[in-house]
Amino acid sequence: MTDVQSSLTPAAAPAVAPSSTPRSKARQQREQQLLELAQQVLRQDGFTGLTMDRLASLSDVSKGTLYNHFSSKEDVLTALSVDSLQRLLQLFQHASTFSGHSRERALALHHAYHKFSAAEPTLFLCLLSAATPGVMEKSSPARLQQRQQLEMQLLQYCQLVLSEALADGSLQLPVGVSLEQWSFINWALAFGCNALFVPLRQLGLFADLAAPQVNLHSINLLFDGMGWLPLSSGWDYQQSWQQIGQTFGSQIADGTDPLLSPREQEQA
Amino acid sequence: MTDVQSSLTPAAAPAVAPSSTPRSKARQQREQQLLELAQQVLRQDGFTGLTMDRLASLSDVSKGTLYNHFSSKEDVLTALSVDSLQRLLQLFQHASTFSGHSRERALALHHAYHKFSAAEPTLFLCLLSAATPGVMEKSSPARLQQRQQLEMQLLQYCQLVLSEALADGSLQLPVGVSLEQWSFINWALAFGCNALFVPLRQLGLFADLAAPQVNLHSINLLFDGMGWLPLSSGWDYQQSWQQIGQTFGSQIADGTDPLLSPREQEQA
DNA sequence: CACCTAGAATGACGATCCGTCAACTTTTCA
DNA sequence: TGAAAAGTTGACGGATCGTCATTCTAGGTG
Repeated sequence: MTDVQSSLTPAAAPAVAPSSTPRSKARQQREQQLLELAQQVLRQDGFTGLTMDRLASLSDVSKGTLYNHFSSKEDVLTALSVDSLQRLLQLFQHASTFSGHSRERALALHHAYHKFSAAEPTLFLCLLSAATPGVMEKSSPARLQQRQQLEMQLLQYCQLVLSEALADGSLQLPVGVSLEQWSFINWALAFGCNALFVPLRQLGLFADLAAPQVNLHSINLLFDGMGWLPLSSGWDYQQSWQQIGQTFGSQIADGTDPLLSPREQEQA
Repeated sequence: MTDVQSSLTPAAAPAVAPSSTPRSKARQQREQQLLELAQQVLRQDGFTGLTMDRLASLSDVSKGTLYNHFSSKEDVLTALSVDSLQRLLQLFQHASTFSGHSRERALALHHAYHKFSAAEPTLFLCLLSAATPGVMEKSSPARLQQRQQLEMQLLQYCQLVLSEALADGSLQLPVGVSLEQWSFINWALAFGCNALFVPLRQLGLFADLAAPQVNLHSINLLFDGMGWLPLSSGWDYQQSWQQIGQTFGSQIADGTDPLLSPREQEQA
């Protein structure tokens, strides 16, 4: 879509090179602790319960130091979304190595995205909130830039798998369509599905099994529409989905989110 | 998905029956004026610039009266999203009468959704923000319920067109797939595409032409994947899209949103 | 016409929360 | 060691929220 690095091999390095000075290493470590605490508050008391005073008092630093890390309360949310994107990036990195044909690898990316949204609803809601104008307007430019950069890196993984499919002949690009368009559409579908599901899941609606099913169906429709071989009529993607889950499942479930039933975590 | 009314004919009536007593009529009228004013503030000063004090001082009522209409500042946002959904409902109602085959009618729904998001980016962002936990937590239950009800009515229009397609034989439902699933997926794709586009548009990115193109492409992929006849390989949906725009175009552009260039409005 | 009452409107007020900053403590380095 | 640099603190000013005692008004009653 917008300018994308010509290289199709996404950089695995984190968005911000972690400075090696002990000073800034400790700083980053504490920032991580603060973000974890913020997450905990969000889970327990909702987004309304997150207050800078409260965050400071619960942590071992003062409010002043808090503002030394985050420019505003909204900046905390954006920082959490950056964190989520970094974790997603790692998941994508692994998913893109799934041994199967290219369409399965693309499925693995969707799987990773979906499982993350299911296992970490709070973080996913941060991702959603961070895309909201009220939050963006008050976040620091540096953090916003970080977010954008990470999103681009994630998109590049989509493009990577797509270009592999083009290379191995299982997919063909019609005239007038660009790689970026298709990867954007993939992103949009995944975002739409999960963004609509997560709030419903918060309300306790939708049996745990419905979401993955619909997700898989939607991806099959899209890929079939792209003519991505093998079509879903000639391949059991349900099985691929499960296999992907077994291969990468252990990377996500961390049991920190009380909104998840133990059973749900187990089958992740 | 969740329980949906068995009737597939969406009710055209507004979510809340407008009481006919002159008292409450005036009340509703003023509420509409307040919402319009709030919209104006959002456009001019962003979501951060919307303050209850400010809204009260700009209007001809006091803060107390303001809180007589809206339970909180966030409730105003949800009210704006309800407003948007009502307008979308009208657009869907018209779009579902488009004279063409069923797939074109479905395209007309997507067209309406997309054009609304393009013509009213601010309202669309309200729709996005209202789905955010920070806003939902502080909105009045009544208003939230209104929103949910409208969303269901919109979904029913999707299901209506889908069921028409099933009836005329241009579409077939695979075993194990429900109508609700497919309409949900349609909704998710449309939401995802537009939700990702609007913020970018706000930043001035993406030429005006890119968004509709990608939107149309994504819908074609999805419908082709569903096997909805006629396939995009055998029908010029680009032309259908334009024709739909000519038929319904005048219903949306109202010229209130300064983020739109005059040219963009003209071609809407 | 004077009076009364229910309900609506007002804006001053207390409370909450945000973000800052001058004073203070710790670390670094010459 | 000592001074400069960097980091930390919590009290404070300001902004905004949401409430509520008071005031106002429309409509009915004797």
